[in-house]
Formats: sequence, structure tokens, C-alpha cells
Amino acid sequence: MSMNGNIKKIIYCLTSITISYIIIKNIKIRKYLETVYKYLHPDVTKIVCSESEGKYVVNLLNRKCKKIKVLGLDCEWVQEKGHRNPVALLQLATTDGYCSIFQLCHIRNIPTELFELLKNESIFKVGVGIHNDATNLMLDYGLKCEGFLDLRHLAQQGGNTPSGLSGLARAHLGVELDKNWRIRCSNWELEKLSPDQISYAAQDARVAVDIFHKLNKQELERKFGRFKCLFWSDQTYWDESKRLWTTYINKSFKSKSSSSSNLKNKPKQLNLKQKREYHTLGRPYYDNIYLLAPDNQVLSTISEAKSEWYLQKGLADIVCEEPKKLKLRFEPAGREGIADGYYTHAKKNICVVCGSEKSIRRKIVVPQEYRKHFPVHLKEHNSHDVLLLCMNCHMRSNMKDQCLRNRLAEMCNAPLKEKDEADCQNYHKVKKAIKALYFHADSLPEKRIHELNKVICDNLDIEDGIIEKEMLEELLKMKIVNEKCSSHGKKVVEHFFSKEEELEKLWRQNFVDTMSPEHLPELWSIDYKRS
DNA sequence: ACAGCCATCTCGATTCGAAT
DNA sequence: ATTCGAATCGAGATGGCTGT
Repeated sequence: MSMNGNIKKIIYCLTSITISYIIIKNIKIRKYLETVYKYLHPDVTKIVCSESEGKYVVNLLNRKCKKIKVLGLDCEWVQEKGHRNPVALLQLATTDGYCSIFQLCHIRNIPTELFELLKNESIFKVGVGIHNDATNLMLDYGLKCEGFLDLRHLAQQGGNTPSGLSGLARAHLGVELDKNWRIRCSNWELEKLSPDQISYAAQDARVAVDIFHKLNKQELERKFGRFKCLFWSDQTYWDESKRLWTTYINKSFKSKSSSSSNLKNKPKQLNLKQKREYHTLGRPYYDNIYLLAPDNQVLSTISEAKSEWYLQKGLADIVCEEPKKLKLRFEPAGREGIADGYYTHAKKNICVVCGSEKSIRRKIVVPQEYRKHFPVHLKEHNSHDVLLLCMNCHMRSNMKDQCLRNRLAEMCNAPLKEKDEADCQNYHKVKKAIKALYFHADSLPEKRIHELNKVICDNLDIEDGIIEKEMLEELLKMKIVNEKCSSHGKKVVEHFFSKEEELEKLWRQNFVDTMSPEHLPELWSIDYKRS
């Protein structure tokens, strides 16, 4: 009995310790302890204006980053008459509120330690628009910054609107940043900075670190659960944080690239795409109305619209309702054309591959890019090669077609568009250059005009020099054919000159081989010939 | 105040599917 | 074959936001 009682006591004890630990870690007491801690360890700002100071400070920063490898980074520079002076200040802040301000414009020799610190990719440098800062540091001092992380990525990941630093500070820290532009745009190159300048500069870097931790914690808790995170060591906390953001490291922020917060636009774009990509026939493609000659021979099947036309003109009568049959009142011309009978059979409005009745679209078996180069007699009456497919089969079939395209490209020495992208780009470049020169020459700088002229001359085999306006007008009217881009189909058809039917058969065979259609219309065949 | 970046709008040209 | 319309593309203009 007493043993059981002791065990119970121990369990109670442990539970209460655990609960109090959670409370202390989470509830107001913790905040209170934090403020006490901050009071005992006030934020320190260190101005660095010499190499030796720099070495010392960088070592300190490295020590402070041993466990939590993150630094808030910000830069200040002077802007005059639209010109940007080299970066004057580099601020680096650590998690505990320590901030160092490097007066880069006054340090004769930037310590190698600073180069190494910035280059060290395992230490995150966080900020807003930090890609820009990194570029400037590189341009001005050859300071390569690796491992930078734009806080807007974090904000966006958590479904928040990614605004500027002050917006993020307001939203996530409840802090209003000093936006006084007199300080923002003050002379950062002064040897002796004013207290306001110092606190302003340090504030940006510190706030960046704080925002990082806030958002990072939010995301970790969302991912792993609040409870689990409570018992993590600093090491685990950092390992998980690192894993979380590693994809955004060294990436500049573009709000469109991964817009999870911009929900307003997303559905709209999807709808447009859906409409485009998944467009299917709105009504049955074949109406299957029989057209009879006066002697009752079936001439063909026709559409509702066409039968309506015959009836309205008084050229035919309905002789049967189910199935609907129309008999002509006159002797039609060219009856011999129906000998093969393909057009006289009713066709089902189903996918010829899988038999599905839903989401039907038309498949043109011999692609237009080839057919359009066929001789006239082969271009007519192509409905034999228009088949119905459901959405899925249509997409699958289009993909399979690519193999034959590739084969033809090789066989006929007719490179495909994609492979000649450079030529396509050239073509567009020339067109753009002509337009730009004709319409906007007045507002273009001299140098650009020369560039554009050269583009045109080089690509159209015109003698180098300035092209007159009249000439541009001519060029504008002239339809410059994008030979290389449109040549594949043409070349292939030329290769099959006078044997175009073989190419036609090749595509039909390809369709049958790749799709194994089980519901082809009666009399449809690979060898079909128009009479 | 001024510059850079980016999203968005607009316009014409082009492409492609659908209808005739 | 031809026409029509919707979607797409590229480039320039614009405006908002963010930075100093």
C-alpha cells in the first residue's frame, strides 16, 4: 500500500514540475523574466572604425553565433542627386541584442575576419531587401555575403503579407519603427555619428533578428506542434530552423514566385488556365442526321445546322424521325464520292480510345503544322482525320505525338522550334528593334539607337549604318517571316514531296500504335484515301 | 526627395480552337 | 478554307512600396 502511495506521490510531483515548467516557459512569467534579463543585459551597440576593433568585434560575433547562427544585417549609405555613394555603414546584430556598426567608409583595411564572417554560409544574415545590401557590399568593397535570407520569405511562408521592415516590425513585434526621414537620409559618412543615427542604424539590424526569431518560432510550432518545440535544445532548435529556410537562402524575394498570401489573384489565374487548357466541346460533335438522295441512297451524315438549312430552303423533307433522315428533292452532284462509305455511317460522340462520353475534344490526327503545307487536294475533306478524344486521352496523345515529331525532325533534317530558340529570339529582337526605332526613336538615348540599328542590320543583311525612317516604315509593313521557327513542318512535307499520303499514314499509324483506340468509327482506316 | 524593384495594366501581335 | 474570338505573349508605362 505504502509503496503504491509513494509512487503516486512521485508521479504527482513529476507532473506538477512538468506543468509548472510549461507555464514558466510560456506564460507571462516568462515575459517578465525576459524583461528582467534585458534590463540586466541592456542592448549594446558597438561602433567599429578600425581594423583592430573589427577583428575583436567579429570574434565576439562569431562566439555569439555559436549556437544560434543568425545575424541581423542592414546597410546605410548616402544618396546624392540620384547617385549612390559606397555603403557607409554595415550593421550586424545578434540574437541577444548586441549590435555592431562597421563604419566601412572609414576603416582603412577591412579585417579578413569580416570577409570570412559574411562569406560563412552557415550563419544566416537576415533582413528585408537583403539581396540588395549584399550586392552593394560586393560592388563597393568586394565583401561577398553568403547565407542571406529575406524576411519576407518567412512572412509569406506563414501566410502573412510580406511588407517592409517597419511593416513586419509592426505586425509581428508590435513595435513602431522610427521613420523620420531626416535621420534615414542623413549623412551616414560622418566620422562621429549622432546618438539618433546610431540608435536608428542599430535598430534596423536588431529588429531584423527579432522578426526572424518570431516568424521562425511561429513556423516551427506550426510544423512540429507547440508542445514538441518546448523541449528542444538550442541545437535542435537551430537545426530545424536551418532546414526550414534553407531553400530561401541567397534568394532575392519576389512576391509572385511563391504567392501563398496573394489569394485574390490565384483563383482568377487558375480559372483562365482551366478555361484554356480544359476546353471541351459544348455539344455533341456528330448530329448523325442521314442525308438521302431521291432514290434513298445514303449520301452522308450531316449536322443539325446543315439539315436546318436544307429544310428552310425547301430542298429536302424529313422522311424519318428516329434516326432522323432527310431526303433531297433534287439530284445531287458528285455522287461518286460516296463510294468508300466512310461519311455515310453514324459516328458516336465518344472518346475513340476509351469510350468515355465526358470532356470530349477533337483530335486532329495529322497535325496542322504539316497538313497546311500539303497540296490542295489533300487538304480538303480531312474529317476522316478528326477524331474525338476525352480530355485525358487527348493530352496523352499529344504527348505521344512528340516522339514522332522528334523522329521526323531527325529524318528530314528539320529541327524543331525548341532547339532553335536562339533564332526565334533573334527574330523577335529584330521585330522589336524595328518597332522601337520607328515609334520611339526620339525618346531613346543615342547609344541604344545604335544598338537597335545594329540588331536590324546584322539580322536582315543590311549594310551597317543608320536606317532611315522610310526604310523602317517599309520594314514595318514587310512581313518578316520567322523562317527558322516555322520551318519544321514545311521541311518535313518537302521531304515527303509527292508522297504526302505516306506522311499522312505515318501519323495515323502513330495514333493507332500509341493510343490503341478501341472505338474508332466504322471504316476508319490508316490507308483511307479520299476519292 | 529620389531611385530601384516589382506587380499590374494596356496594347498590339500572334496563336489556337471552334464554328461555319 | 476562312472567319471569329479567346487566350497568350512581350514590351512599355505606371503606380505603389521600400530603400537611403
